[in-house]
Amino acid sequence: MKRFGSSDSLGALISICAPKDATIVNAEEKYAVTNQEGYSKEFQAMLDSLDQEDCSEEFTGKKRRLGMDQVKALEKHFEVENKLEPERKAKLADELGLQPRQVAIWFQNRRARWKTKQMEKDYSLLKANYDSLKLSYEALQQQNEALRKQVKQLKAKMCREIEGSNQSIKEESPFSGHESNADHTRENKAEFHETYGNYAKSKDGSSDSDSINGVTKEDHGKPEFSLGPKGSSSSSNSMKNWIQISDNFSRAFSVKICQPQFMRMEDQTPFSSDESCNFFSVDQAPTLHWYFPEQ
DNA sequence: TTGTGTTTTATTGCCTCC
DNA sequence: GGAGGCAATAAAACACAA
Repeated sequence: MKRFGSSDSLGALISICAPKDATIVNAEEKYAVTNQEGYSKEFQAMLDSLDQEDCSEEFTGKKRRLGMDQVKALEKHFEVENKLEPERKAKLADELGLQPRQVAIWFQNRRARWKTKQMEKDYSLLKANYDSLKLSYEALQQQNEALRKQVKQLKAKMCREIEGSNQSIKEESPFSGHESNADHTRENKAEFHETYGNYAKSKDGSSDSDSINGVTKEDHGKPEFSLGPKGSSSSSNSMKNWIQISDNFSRAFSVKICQPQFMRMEDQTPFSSDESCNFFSVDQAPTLHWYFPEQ
């Protein structure tokens, strides 16, 4: 257990024991006044009696506040170094007429106050940062909302365009009407393979007759996407274009399109509603719950 | 003058370091 | 094991409104 030392200085005793004066705020000022004008009879008597007593006796009087000059000096030293090595403590105590223990306690309490202040500062700083981040977050959220609306509009537009394109392919397809007899179809298929198979071969350098411009066997399962007659240039051009469009689209967005003409934008687009939402969405505002336990 | 809230000084108990 | 630091707290001093 830590206890007071027994070497009270006279200055400390004077400041402790000086009589209370309503017009003088602290003991230091009292000490200064009495030094200038001489001690009152009562106070002088008390000093005399203290002199007569054994001054090494441990002081157990009431608390007293330090004088203004003492506090100023302590503050000055605290600014230089907020910790106190023994020599400095003794020197300071001697200079200020305090017990080394009092100096140590003052530094200890001062450190505690400094820490509290520091925490308040840090808190304000963090709060300012938090507020600023929150504002940015809200602005981004608004931007996100606007972009999502824009994406939705673009998706609808693309859907309409693709549906229109599909419609024109259907109308132009020779197999969509009465001409779909088996022989004719076989013949046309052979012609198509001859034409587009060679095209694919010349393009890729491979002999995969099922691969046409990147569209694989599994890609042409539907009759609507089946093969047009040789010579029906408008039909085959449309199909080529469509294949090209689909291929470009799938490459651009890394989406495998198995049934291009029936692809639902909602399911296949890289901006599927879920993905696009998740990309931009943030489930909740950033919180500093660890810093703001009350929130 | 008094009640009350705040600040300052001091104590206590625990912990770490040498 | 002693010295010193820190957190929590007590208690005195102080400020101030009613």
